[in-house]
Amino acid sequence: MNIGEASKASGVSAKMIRYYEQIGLIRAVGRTESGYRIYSTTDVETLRFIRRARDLGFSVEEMGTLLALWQDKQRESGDVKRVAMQHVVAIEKRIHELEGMARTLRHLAGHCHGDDRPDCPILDDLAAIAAVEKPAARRPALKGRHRGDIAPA
Amino acid sequence: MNIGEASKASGVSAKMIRYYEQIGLIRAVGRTESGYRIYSTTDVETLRFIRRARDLGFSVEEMGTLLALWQDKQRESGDVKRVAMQHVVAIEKRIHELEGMARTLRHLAGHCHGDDRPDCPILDDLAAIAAVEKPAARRPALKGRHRGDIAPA
DNA sequence: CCTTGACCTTCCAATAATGGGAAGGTCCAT
DNA sequence: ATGGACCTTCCCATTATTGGAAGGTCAAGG
Repeated sequence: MNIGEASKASGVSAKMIRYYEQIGLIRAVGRTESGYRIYSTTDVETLRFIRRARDLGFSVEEMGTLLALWQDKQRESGDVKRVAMQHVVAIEKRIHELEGMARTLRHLAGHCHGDDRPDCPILDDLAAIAAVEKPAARRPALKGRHRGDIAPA
Repeated sequence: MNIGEASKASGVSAKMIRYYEQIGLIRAVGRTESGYRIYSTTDVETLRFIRRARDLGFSVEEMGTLLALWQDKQRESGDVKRVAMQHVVAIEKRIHELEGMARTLRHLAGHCHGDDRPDCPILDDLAAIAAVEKPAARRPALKGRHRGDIAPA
């Protein structure tokens, strides 16, 4: 089947399939005489694996590791579990950070009239001459373009 | 004071201060004859405001909105509260997504021996021929380069 | 006065994962 | 043969941030 069909069957866009091939996450598949990529059901299974891992927030790099382990019938399940748990820890760290932000904002908003008066504790807090703290790691905003977020350092 | 001092006083890197100026988040400050940027304490307060907002996960765009509201003494606190709460909702949505991922992974890991045996439910799940679901919005991984994450569409 | 090191300036590149689109070739059904 | 739906490659944009190169400036010490 061609890339469009493989895309539909796997849930990974054709753009991303080409990208994954380009960066070496998946092997370069065969081509027709006219240059069209040809995918086998095995290839589609791999893509589906990627799709699922991506939905669980694994980065491309982690997916590479998982794919290698998946294809290595001799791997030790401990290796897989380790990768998974590292990811869980990263996710949970991220959750805690976000919870802190949400908590603070909800607290501030709770003290804001939220009406036509200009007085606003939220802005007052943002403007507060507070001590500069730990820089903390920053990640992109959720402008919607990506999917899983969270990856190990 | 020059950009290095303003950076230390605000907790925003010199690189980012220049960037924020470039994209118009902050006004272009004055320069010395030799071209060095000069910052006033007011400028530093603005930078600190930005720093704080950034730590609460606001995107540059949202920071622009908040800054405008902050500097508009006539603003209605309701406008500020709205921006803040929209952000909270986005954060909480993200938290739920991450919790779902963590829950699934913890569950799978719980069924994985995690020893030297090759048998692994985690990989089995990833490879499962599951129905392709909702594509869901994807965001970058937390490779550490950024800070707040979460912004409205 | 000159050197040196710490700063400053601008410009360009890379990051992660994805979408958008252009220019051009292909395939298949009318 | 024509058209529309696909395919191909290539380049660009996105977000927030850091890194580095090349070159100018400043202040302190000699």
